[in-house]
Amino acid sequence: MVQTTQAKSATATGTTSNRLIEAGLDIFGECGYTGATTRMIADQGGVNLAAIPYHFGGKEGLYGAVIKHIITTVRGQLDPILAEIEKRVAQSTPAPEEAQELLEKFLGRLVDFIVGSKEAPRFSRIILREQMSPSNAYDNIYTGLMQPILNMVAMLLAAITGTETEPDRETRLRAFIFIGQIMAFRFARETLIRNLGLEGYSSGETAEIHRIVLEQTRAALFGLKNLPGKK
Amino acid sequence: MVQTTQAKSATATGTTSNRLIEAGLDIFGECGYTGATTRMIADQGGVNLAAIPYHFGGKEGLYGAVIKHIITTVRGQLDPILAEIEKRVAQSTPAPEEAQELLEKFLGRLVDFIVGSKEAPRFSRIILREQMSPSNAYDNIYTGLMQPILNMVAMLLAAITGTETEPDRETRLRAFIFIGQIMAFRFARETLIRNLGLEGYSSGETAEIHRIVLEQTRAALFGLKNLPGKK
DNA sequence: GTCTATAGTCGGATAGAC
DNA sequence: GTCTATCCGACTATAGAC
Repeated sequence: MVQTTQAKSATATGTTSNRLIEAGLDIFGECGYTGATTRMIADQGGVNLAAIPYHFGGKEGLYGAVIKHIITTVRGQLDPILAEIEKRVAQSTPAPEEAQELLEKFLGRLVDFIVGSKEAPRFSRIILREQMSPSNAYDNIYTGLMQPILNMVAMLLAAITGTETEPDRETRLRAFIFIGQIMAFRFARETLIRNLGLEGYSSGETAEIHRIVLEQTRAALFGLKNLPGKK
Repeated sequence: MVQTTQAKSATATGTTSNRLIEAGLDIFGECGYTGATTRMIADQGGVNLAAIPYHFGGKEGLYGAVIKHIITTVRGQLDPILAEIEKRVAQSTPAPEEAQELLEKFLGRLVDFIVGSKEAPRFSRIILREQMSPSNAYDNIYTGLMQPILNMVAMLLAAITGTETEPDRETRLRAFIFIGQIMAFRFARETLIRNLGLEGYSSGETAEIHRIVLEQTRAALFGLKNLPGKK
């Protein structure tokens, strides 16, 4: 047993670079940037330790590549619906009813991806760490993911309440709340599954969460329009 | 300059133990458990490195003490209102209107603490890290903080919708959403302040967030009661 | 109880054979 | 491009003077 390279781990396939990125996704997410060691990552990916400096210039370069991979993948999921809505809005400002339909469709997709997709757990751990202590990589996450999502929701909210075309500050805050309540299912997953006695999010649970989030969204929009006076 | 001990940092006062806990709060939160070094913590607290093994048995013991400090402090803030509501409910099941008042009061306090208090940023970074990769300390956080809060909100929601005394699974999910949208202001603070172009949460912003969260809550409850049919 | 000095361990990066 | 062996620095913890 002179050979220290492990049998390639189950998920490790493809080029050395790809294997390192996949492994980095897991290990950086689980342990954080400093907690992760290059040895762990190399082992998990079934590649040699020296491949990290060779391919990415070092641990930091690998981390940057992992972030880029996250952004590219998520955008691949979201771009179709973002483009669809943008195209619709470019034609003419949608009436409140139609804007609400678009919003519900968008939020529904977001729930399915954030709660139900198999990549989301791995991605979100890293994103959340960046929220708490932003590194240089945070800029890319914000402009590549957060900003487009928030702006889309704010724009639709403005169309629904019908007062503005450019969302004002209060509308942006409300957009943040709508997105935040969905992200909570990721960032506080541990708390929720304990509280409900689950093992994790099965497809049944994803569907249930999807339904309840949309119900709650619809209820909030209904209340915002019909509640008597603002206090 | 043989003396390596720094002048005590601004916030470092009191006993050596307390100084270490305060410093640990900052450094563990900023860097994570592995990212934090005992040297950083000792420097920040203005105490000698060897004081950590001496007082807490080591880095891990200090971390446990920091978690305990968080739980104790937060409970000190929440216990009065929790006790008040529990006392009221013990008398008789409150009518939906009164239950809603109690819920709004509770959520308002939660917003003020989570968004507006000066301790919350330091506490929440550590709690969020525990959400993502729970250590042994997570049990204490869940049973000491999360569970009482979620159960209280779920119980009040059940009283508001009036169907059950014991909250069912759907009610618990809704409770999670209400709490999650508040916690989002902490865990995604970086995203929000960039999106709004803020520097941080001033007292003016806290008041605005307080108002909008309660409006949104009221709207959602109103919609849940008055929306025609569930889809 | 608090300090200095140091032991022992481990992580990231590199050199150089293949 | 990939491997082994190794260097160097940084970390936690301890020993022992005061």
